[in-house]
Amino acid sequence: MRIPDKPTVDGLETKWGEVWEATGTYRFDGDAPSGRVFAIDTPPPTVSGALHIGHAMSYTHTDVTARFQRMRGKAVLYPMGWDDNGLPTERRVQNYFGVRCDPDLPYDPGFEPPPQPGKELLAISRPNFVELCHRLTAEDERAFEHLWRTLGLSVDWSRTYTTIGDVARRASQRAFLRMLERGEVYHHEAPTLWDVDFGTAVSQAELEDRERPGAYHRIRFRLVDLDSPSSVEIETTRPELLPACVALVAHPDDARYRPLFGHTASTPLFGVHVPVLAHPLADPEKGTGIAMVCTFGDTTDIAWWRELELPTRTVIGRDGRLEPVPWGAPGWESDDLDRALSAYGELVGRTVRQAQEHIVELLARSGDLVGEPRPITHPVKFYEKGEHPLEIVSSRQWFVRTLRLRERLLRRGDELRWHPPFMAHRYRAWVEGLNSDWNISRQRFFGVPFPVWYAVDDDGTVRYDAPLVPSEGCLPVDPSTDAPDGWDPDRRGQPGGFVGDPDVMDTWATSSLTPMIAGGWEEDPDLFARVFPFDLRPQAHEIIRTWLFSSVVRSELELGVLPWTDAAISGFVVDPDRKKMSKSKGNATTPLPYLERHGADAVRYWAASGKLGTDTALDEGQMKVGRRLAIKILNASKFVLGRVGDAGDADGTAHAGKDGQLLGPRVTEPIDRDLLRRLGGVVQEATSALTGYDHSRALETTESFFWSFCDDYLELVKLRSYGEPGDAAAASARTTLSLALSVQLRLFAPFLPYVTEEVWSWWQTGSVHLEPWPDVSVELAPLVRSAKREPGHDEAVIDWGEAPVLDDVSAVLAAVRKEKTTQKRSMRARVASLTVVDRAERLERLRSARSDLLDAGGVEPGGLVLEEGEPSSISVVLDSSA
RNA sequence: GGGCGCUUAGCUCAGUUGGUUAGAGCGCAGCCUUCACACGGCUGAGGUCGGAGGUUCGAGUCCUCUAGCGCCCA
Repeated sequence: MRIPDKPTVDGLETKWGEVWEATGTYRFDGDAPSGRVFAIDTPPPTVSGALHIGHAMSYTHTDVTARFQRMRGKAVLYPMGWDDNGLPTERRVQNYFGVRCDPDLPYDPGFEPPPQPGKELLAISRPNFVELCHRLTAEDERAFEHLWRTLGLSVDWSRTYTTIGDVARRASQRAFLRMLERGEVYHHEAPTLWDVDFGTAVSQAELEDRERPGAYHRIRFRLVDLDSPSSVEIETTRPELLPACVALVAHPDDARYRPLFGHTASTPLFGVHVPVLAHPLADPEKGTGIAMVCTFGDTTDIAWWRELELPTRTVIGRDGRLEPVPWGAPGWESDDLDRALSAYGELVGRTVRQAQEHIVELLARSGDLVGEPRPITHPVKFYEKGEHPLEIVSSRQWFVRTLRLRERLLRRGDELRWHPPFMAHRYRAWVEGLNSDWNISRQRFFGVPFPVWYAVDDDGTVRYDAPLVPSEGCLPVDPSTDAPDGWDPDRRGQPGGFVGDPDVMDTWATSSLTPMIAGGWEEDPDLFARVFPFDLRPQAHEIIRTWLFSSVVRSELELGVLPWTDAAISGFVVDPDRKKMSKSKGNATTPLPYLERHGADAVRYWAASGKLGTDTALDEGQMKVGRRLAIKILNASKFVLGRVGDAGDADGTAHAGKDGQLLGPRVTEPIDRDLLRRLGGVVQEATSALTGYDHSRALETTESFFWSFCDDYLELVKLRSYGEPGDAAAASARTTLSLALSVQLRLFAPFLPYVTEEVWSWWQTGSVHLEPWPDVSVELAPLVRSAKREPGHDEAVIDWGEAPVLDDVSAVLAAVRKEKTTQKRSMRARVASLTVVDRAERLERLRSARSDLLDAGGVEPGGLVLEEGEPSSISVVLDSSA
């Protein structure tokens, strides 16, 4: 046994981090049978973002579970993934190196980014751009790993994956090809939500509504085939879309407009003839009750366009500017072509915003604008990462058929065990509200390419209807550099040749496969069979609609099961003023300074005190408490081991063995037995709390016991534990002390991995994190239950059953302390007399711990008087002689 | 507008299925230089449980209404 003179929590992170890595403490046992595996589908953090304190909290929650399950004998599959794929990385690379991707440029093998980013973004080829993405994410991943290791996550770092790595690309492309084969994905040219800044389509899951100021513009349309009325007025917030108008619609029951249905109006300025139609989505309360349908202003336009089979007149380009259109050509006929050309000529090339201002002027001048624009505030759809409202453009995209899965997905949601349960509502509401299939195409560069090519006809027409696909054995492929099987690479882009699909997949199309990627899907079938479905998906509630949802979709399509049995949904970390942490508010914060100031165990203590699904305030005070607890564990352990070891007994490490055999002498003293009985209760409570993902309760229960163990029990048995070898009462104390220490260290181990490992190393071999979780029936109950006469003991061991000896003794001890405090005397002050009046059974319990009580209280020999009587009282008389 | 959650001591939070005088930690106050620990210990003060009504022998806990805060979605 080697105990430092001055134990410290400082430096434990480095010391034990190295040992754990060197000895493979957290290595997954790849041979474990299915029933012994506990597999965790760790959220891969976006490496291009910063890890913030919220990550530290939720990853700590997961780690507590991982450590608990490992101690319960599970082979824990706990990999880390890095989400390096996608837009955030592209954006970071752009800013960091001052470059942008131009896919038309050729690869420059000798390219090096400028040392300082220039004012203008430097255009580079796609392969060069992708290289920079890899270079930067590799750096970020090293920093992240260091942070996670410092926090003490018990990850098996040999199983780290990335969402852009070979395995992930192969899995994404393989799953895509299989969906294609099964008809679960399709692609078509369709109106698509489009972010003009990022130049990419986005999916429903990435939308958010933001309140924006706008204005209703009342515009008069002439009716061309009616004299009375001869015109109709609509209201729109997007007058710049007037040239894209394809119809007017009103509600079928709206008496005001019923006479107009089937007639034709002419758009002001452009003179385009559009039908007046009826559709129930038209809201009679909104504006004038009749709306213009444009291709496309919002998602309602899409619905009208589709259901009323309207033509398409697209005016907004992918850059968010009004693009040239062929006035006079089919579909663009006007009853006043010169005027249309002139009006549109003033708009073309302008941004949406500029075009709006200008068209309002034109309409005002022509007299078609009725009254003044009426300002309103209304919700506008944005890409969650975007800065400008989404436009809707027509483009070719791949979609996963999710709408038709709705009922199955709802059932899967019901099967999943949610922690906390109410989080299931988020999922259900999302699935019920689905209104479009999942668009997985992104017009970006750093992502998993679609593994498809298209033949090009001799006339140059791309044959989108017949994609060319690789065999699974060739994956991953990059259709922008690889050629389809049996095709001459030189025919790329040629008539009679082929072209690669230019797009990459949505990040979620890859990260929705994390359990498959981490589980060895189709790469290691034997492993996969044993680890899938996973046990746990931990994640934040804000990505239920994206990550959790899409993962359920993919697992359902590929395997017909849930990808995991349990989902643990963590809350946010809020700042001390209860505001949500976010970069934009400037109060987001990296965990590193906290780890440096308070230590990993302290940060983990704070994190573990936050419950799943509940927002937790960032609280350095709690971290200080955690640090104090860790230090207390060091000191109390030092004391306990000093008592246990110094006696030189053979029972120095006495505790109940893992096989249920008691090592060392019997626990004979009632107060010792009561301590173990109570500890057994703590073990049971902590175990059931952890099993139910209630880590904060497990920690609180353990901690609270530990403090009373230190304050009362240690004080009570201090002197007794010094007894000579052969002294049964002393041996009883020492056995209890070492067993209680062993159990408590193991209970704390998932929360405070460093300090518990440090103490464990003083007197045990191996890692505490691989020790069995405390087991009441094996380790404690045999000591607490009714005892028989033991060989070597002359007297039968007293069975005190459930008697709360410790409570009674502690209460008397507290009264003694209170008297000393009241008298402003030292705790060492002697007590001349201590008189307890109480019921007989209580006095009996006190009597059983009489000498401990006298020792701990500093009561003079013969000073303790126990009197039977009512009401109960405790009176303390201090020795006046200092 | 819809859904969900929260509201208990100055602060952060526990309060299981309704059951005696509502708990903890931090902070605060006072005391103790104790031989595991001053990065400590002991003791104490502090709450009409957001509001109103109801069910009940009994409500922080269940029901209804209501206010405020937060998150998610439209």
